[in-house]
Amino acid sequence: MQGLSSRAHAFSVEALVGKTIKRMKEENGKDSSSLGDTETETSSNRQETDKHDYPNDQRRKAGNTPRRLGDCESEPGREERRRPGDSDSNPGREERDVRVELQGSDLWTRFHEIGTEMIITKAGRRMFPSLRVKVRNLDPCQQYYIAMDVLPIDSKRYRYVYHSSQWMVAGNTDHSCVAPRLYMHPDSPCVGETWMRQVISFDRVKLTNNEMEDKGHIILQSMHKYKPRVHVIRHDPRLDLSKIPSLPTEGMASFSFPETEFTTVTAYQNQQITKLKIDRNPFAKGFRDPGRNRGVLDGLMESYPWRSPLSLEFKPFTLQLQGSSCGSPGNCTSPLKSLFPLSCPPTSHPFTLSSFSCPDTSLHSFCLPLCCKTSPFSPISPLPARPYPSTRRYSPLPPLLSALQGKKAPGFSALCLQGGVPGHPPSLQPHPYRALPLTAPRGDPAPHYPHRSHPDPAPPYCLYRSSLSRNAHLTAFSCHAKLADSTTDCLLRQTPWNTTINHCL
Amino acid sequence: MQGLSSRAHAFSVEALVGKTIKRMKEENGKDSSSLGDTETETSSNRQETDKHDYPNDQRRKAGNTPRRLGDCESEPGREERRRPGDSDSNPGREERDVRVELQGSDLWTRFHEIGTEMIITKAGRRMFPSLRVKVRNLDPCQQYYIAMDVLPIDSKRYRYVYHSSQWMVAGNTDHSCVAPRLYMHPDSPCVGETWMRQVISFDRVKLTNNEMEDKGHIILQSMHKYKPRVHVIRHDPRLDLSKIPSLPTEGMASFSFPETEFTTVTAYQNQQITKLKIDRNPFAKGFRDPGRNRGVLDGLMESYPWRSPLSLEFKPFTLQLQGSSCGSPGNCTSPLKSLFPLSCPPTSHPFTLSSFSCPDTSLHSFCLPLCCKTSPFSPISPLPARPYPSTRRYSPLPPLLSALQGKKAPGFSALCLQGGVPGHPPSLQPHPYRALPLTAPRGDPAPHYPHRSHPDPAPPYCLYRSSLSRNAHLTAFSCHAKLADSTTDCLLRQTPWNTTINHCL
DNA sequence: TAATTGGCACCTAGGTGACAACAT
DNA sequence: ATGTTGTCACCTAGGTGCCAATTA
Repeated sequence: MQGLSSRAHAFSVEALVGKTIKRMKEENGKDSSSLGDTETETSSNRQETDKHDYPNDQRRKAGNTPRRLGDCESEPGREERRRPGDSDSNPGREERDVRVELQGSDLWTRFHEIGTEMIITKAGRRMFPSLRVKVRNLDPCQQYYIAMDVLPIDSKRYRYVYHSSQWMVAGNTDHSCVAPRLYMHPDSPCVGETWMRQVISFDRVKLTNNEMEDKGHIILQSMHKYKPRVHVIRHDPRLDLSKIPSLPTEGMASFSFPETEFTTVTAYQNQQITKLKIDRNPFAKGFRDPGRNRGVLDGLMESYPWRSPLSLEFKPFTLQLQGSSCGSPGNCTSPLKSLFPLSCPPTSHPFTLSSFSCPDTSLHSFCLPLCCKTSPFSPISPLPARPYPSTRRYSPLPPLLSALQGKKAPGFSALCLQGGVPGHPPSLQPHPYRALPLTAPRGDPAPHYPHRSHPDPAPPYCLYRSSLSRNAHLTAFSCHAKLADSTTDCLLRQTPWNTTINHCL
Repeated sequence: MQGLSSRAHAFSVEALVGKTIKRMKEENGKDSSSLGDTETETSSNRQETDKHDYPNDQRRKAGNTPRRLGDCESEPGREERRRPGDSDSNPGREERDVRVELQGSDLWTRFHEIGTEMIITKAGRRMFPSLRVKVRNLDPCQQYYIAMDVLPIDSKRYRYVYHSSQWMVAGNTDHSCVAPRLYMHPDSPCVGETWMRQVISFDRVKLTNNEMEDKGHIILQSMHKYKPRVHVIRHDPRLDLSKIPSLPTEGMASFSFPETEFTTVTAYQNQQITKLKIDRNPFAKGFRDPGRNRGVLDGLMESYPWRSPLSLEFKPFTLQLQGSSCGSPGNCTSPLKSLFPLSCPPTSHPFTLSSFSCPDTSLHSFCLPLCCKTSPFSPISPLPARPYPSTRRYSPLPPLLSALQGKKAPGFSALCLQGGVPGHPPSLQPHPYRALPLTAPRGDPAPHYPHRSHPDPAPPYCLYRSSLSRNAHLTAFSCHAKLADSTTDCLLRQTPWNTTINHCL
């Protein structure tokens, strides 16, 4: 019955054909950098067995039964059903030779030290970091499923206390009746050799708080603590992959890692977590400090002898900007950085040309922006005069503003608000209808309260530095006004190459 | 040895758990609309057999051997090795019950009538249409691989004759030594029931002409005729999916479809093919006629009582635009459409306000664009005066222009070029350094030679209608100048809400 | 001359945190 | 007062045909 081993068979087929097909699964995010890391040394001193631990009468088809985990280098063991509560990397007797090693442990640890939070949403949210492991000591030619699930740490509900930056127990969980779900790695089933050759990434798994979710996402409760768990399951060829039960019963080994514990949230609680996520998750790159990306454009701008394109009389802008307005101290020699702080005093005639002042005199040979300003036109729906509203509540918008609400005015580098609520001091939110460049408050901020020496009775204004738009191919900065209304003049400065526009609504 | 059937076992596991996991494979492009189309009626009158057609001594493990294709409703047949040349949907005796039906046959036929071409590239190019099939009469609980490959129609090399719009034999193929590759469907292996329940799409397969390609793409020779082929292969659990040979040998049925024949090209030859591809492939949407998408924004614009924001003296733009400039005839009442043709005469003073004329008088109450124009500044690197160059060759660019070449100036709705090569008539490419909005030449073109009644000695100009940018959230049109140089004034009109900017380089 | 290549704008598709609105 | 949700700008990732440049 034994004759040629199945492994020898596999090799004979390979030899016969002399060519293998690499399965195309770019979507699995396999770490191709580990391809050279072949670990097939356990293929010697294997021993086979007809014993198996499948339940009831299925043994009759055992001629091709998958061998037990650990068969390679251990005596056959009795059936053992592993259950929640398994200790980290400590499988039972039968599976003790299988090793699962967490990848990216450093990053996990950095999060763990702060207190890892994972967002859960109705539609499902990926984990970051994602669970990535390497598996060792599998039978190279045995087929395995590899899967993960997420176990609750306890039955407590938690609450984040901002004051102490800590998670506190806030009561017991109101048990949900949703059975825990198993997320099968999309490569499953696959032979041990292939599993061991690569980093196994569960980056596609999604967490949700929607108990009715029907796309296989892992269902969790918010404000609870959990720990993900990896399962290595021998492949029973009689079971379709799509029919694997949510909790396998036998022939499996499970592993978890203390540093992967996390608390579920619907919005981040600890800002250090937010910061670390933004810093490390490529998809959150748009929220990173824009200052760090200016070097490229700086270089481009400085590499060319810019001249003034205008034969115009400039009315120097007399606002004196604070030192901080030039970006990081000592970098004021960068023309680009100096260009950011740009404001424009209101005037009564249709067009006003303004420039800006900056201690860097080289600026004048660089680029003289042209500002066109129109006089405010009669508002379509005058804004009510009222005190500056809370940061959470806003009044309904006039019709035009409603139509424009949330729309994007792309392609501009800086937004200068003139106007606002009378009597309200300049601030990050000078206007009841938010008109913030969305990226402004993040890192390397523009001057929030620039020093004003201008004698004009100018209304409050606010100027923000915008972020570099990385997909603008270095031709333009982008700045986004979530809303501008008919009583507010918006001066938008477009692209680093001396273009300005007048934007009035 | 037989006892409970494997199918019964599968169901018992399902019953035990009462819950199945839907395998998450969004990337396979499964047609979920066919989920309700369950076809398991062949699960009755099954008969089992121990016979199998695996070669040599592997029979010793046959207790769980996959059953032969067609076992369900036919007598066991002898081993039969199917080979290239199988006729369409006409499998041999053993597999005659398996049916494979082409999906999207209508689209394939439309291409076939013209003469389907498939682009092949070094990096690999997807097919469009992609091969999509439904499979019938599989054993619901038997595991199968489903794969495809591409067979040459003949040993001829072809050449497209534009004159007659036909493909002609251009000689015999210089045989390449690359073994044909099999593309395994990423769901493989999977039980028959699951395969039959869905449309099986090979949309991820890629065609390449790179014989050294190592990512499993199908390698073909350009200017040859091919026909794709689908294989249904019984799963041998002892073989890893990743080790399936490039040409399976036994236990398989193959199918192909005459309308899926195609000719490989590196660039489309027949423009009707290009047009049909653009029209049907969602990824080519950017090349479709921009006119058809204007309706939404039209509605938004018309829903609001726009007024002139400017208390300025307007100098009406005296260019009379041709009828075609208003988009499709009879639609001139749409303010938005009328806004597209916008040009601006050059002037010698720094600022000029211009509007545009249009037979639609309602326009005046809608939006009066403001155009600011600066006088040209002294060019940093003067362009050589020379005749209009060929459409294929361009001179090296001055440093600044080189730095800007190919960069994008986002967020603008229309591009008006003023300037150009003296003596060169207006055309689609009025300037030696291309300054075309990329989308302009495609369908519903702007007037290339608008009727000019303006008396000014204006240099040649060119105006293009830009396409609606669908990801601009209806706030702006985008127009892209591949290059503008210091001797060319570009007038850019931004967003439908009466904003214009002056862009000079 | 004809075929191929590489870069690009423009899409599809979908993963981020921010934020206001909503729900409890 | 606090937790949740929906929308958005901004990303990543990658599939299109176009086009000029290159190659054969």
